Amino acid sequence: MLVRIDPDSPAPLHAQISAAVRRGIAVGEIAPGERLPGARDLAAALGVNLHTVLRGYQELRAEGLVELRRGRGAQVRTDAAPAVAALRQAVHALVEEARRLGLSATEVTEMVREAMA
Amino acid sequence: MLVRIDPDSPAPLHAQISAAVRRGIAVGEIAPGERLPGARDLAAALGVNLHTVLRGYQELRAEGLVELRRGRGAQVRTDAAPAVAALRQAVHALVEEARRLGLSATEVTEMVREAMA
DNA sequence: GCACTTGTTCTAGTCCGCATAGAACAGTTA
DNA sequence: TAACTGTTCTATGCGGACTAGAACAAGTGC
Repeated sequence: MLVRIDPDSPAPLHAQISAAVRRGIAVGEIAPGERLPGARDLAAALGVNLHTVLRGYQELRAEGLVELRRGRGAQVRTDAAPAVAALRQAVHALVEEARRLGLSATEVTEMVREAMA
Repeated sequence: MLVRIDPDSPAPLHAQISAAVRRGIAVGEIAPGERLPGARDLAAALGVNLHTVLRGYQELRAEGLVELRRGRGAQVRTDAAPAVAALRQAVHALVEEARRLGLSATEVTEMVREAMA
């Protein structure tokens, strides 16, 4: 499991951390039931504060993706289903609409690239 | 033209204002060439500061949706086609969801590229 | 030309969320 | 029991959001 953050990003660090784990679950990098790195370890590895990591973990718990328990750490819930399918569906709808407007593939991908920047 | 904002929303007020106008253009509530309410008027109507409204307007100008000119006010660009604005909004929603999932820009654009092929 | 409107720019202040920091606490595991 | 791990608490510094007031400049309409 790999968590990377960008200190220069406008997105809060805790959000980046939860997003990284969320993505890991979504794409299957992190299996249901798997244990996440300890908050203190991850904080040290990322060079951020313990509380920042814990906040990210708590966001994931609020979403029902992980369980947090003292002494045991953070564990991915077994019923945490990947959410990528929904995103893929949204992409499909977007592409259809773009086609209807006669936009080229490069124009659409450029729009996405700009929006992601 | 109707702009509504929610002071309790975590979204910044200027973002809410630009989003409302963006949506108005997308759904055809605001026609191309139409003049937006004056920043001072809208600020008074919404109970926010002039600078907050202007910041929202400037975001729209950065996206190429409106033109701002002293003395003339804010005007929806004639080439700001509602359909394209709608697509832009769809892209925006998609990107936000992708961000929530922690997907990278390349991962998303790759998904779109595949879907367009 | 002149008054008025409207966006632009500048400075300044308050408020709140983000992140950091340290410490003590309470379950869990070996 | 000892080590580990999340939980809770207090405190501090920083930066963005928002407000506020003022002066300025370009356009409009009489």
